[in-house]
Amino acid sequence: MATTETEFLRDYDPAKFERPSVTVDLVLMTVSGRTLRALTIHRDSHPAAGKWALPGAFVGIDESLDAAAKRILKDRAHIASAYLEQLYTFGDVHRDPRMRIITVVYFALLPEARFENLRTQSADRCLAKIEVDGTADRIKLFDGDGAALKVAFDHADILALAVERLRGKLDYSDIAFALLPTEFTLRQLQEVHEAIRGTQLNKPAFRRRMLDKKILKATGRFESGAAFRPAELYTFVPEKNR
Amino acid sequence: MATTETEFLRDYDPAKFERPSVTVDLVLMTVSGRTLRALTIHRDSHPAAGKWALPGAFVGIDESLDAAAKRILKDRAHIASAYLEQLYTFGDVHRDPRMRIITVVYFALLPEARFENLRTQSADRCLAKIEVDGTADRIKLFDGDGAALKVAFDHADILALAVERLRGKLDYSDIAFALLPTEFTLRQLQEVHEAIRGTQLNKPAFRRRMLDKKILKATGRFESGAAFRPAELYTFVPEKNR
DNA sequence: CGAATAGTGTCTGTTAGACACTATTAA
DNA sequence: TTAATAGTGTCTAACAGACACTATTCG
Repeated sequence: MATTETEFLRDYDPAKFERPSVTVDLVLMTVSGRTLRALTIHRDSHPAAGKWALPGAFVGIDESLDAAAKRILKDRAHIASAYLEQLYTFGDVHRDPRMRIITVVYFALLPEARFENLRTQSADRCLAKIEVDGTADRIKLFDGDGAALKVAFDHADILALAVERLRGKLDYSDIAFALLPTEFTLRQLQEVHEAIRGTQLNKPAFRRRMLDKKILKATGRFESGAAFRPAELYTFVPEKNR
Repeated sequence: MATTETEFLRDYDPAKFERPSVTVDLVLMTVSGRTLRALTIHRDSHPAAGKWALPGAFVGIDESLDAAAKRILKDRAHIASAYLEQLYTFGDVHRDPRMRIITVVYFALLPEARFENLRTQSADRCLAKIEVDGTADRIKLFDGDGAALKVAFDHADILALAVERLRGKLDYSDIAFALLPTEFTLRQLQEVHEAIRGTQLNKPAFRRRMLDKKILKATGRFESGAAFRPAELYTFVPEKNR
């Protein structure tokens, strides 16, 4: 194998070479009604001042990537637990203008109600509405008033990939249930699917498909406060309990 | 936001904190007949001496992750180009006993014939046969003589995840064609699918499904050297040419 | 001609979309 | 009663597995 001396040294003793910094960034997503939302934080200082960024932090030397993601969830979003999954690692050389930063991105899913604890009202953080441009390789963010938000760094690419991943996993995984409370109606489940896919679904076909999977258990209880006929509440049955 | 002083400093000036090393590792896969194979390299020195590991290298400070993957492909496997895709990032604290190393894993797919250039005969590298234990969360490696190979570090987990990813993408992506030469028979295509899935497929149903997708073009040419009736050769038509 | 594989036609069961229908609740 | 949504029954088209069949090539 022909390796140059530089390569040999780098492989032999990497401590002699400058190391990139490593961060974990979090795409914290939820569904409200038929819209997909993600937590973004306003940047007050340069670089990318005035733009909105995903929460993140540097990875500790004695901290696994999963642990770093949990820490960010807790410290930056004040959320004790959520469905967490690694999404992708972004490592372009100039993705951050300050220095070389490689970021391992996780996404976290949780039901809308779990955001109560979070001060989304405070001006510097926002559960931004995600709008997908057609074929899903481009997204736009909007705040509660419908104003477009500028996205910092490569975080728009990250959000687009997160939506793509959700779409891909929707049919064969349990991610939809991570976005719903313990008890939910079939209409709520359908709304989650529609929010992620960005299209409408046929009601009878959707109900049949979900019920045929045998992953739902009817509780016998019904939603309350509905203007009209209340729907039955279901719970999700994880595979291990089937 | 309540952050400790340590956290504040780490976020403010990460240069003051020790950084993990970052490597890129490569799962270089191919299919021969109905078996899935991956390139592994014998470790002569500690740690994990005598075990087999995936090719990898540290990421340069001015090198993107994709570029690092291409460099490893070229320098470590002497292969000019291949289908490359990021798989996952492994970052457990003690995954390497020497020091904290986070590794971004890519997989590379190429047809068996493209391995001609590579000296697989040399004793320190091996196109190991991958055998999947039942539900695909555990794998075993074997050399050409059928002897079991011990796998270094967490590389068995990495290989298992690579197989899982291939299985997940088989039906909706074009990965199978990255494992075949430009012209191939429908039987060869079916063998690739069977190698990845680990199950047999029904021939007429498979042919119909493939031809109905309109992603194959019949060349009018036929394989040669076959013992019996030669099959027609097809080429893959990428989406942009349809 | 015989062996072996290439390639086809057809039956059947499953599933998804479409759509019309009944059921139940609050006002 | 009315408005609005919950939930069901049924028709149809698409598709996959199974299996038997014909076709073609080499020796």
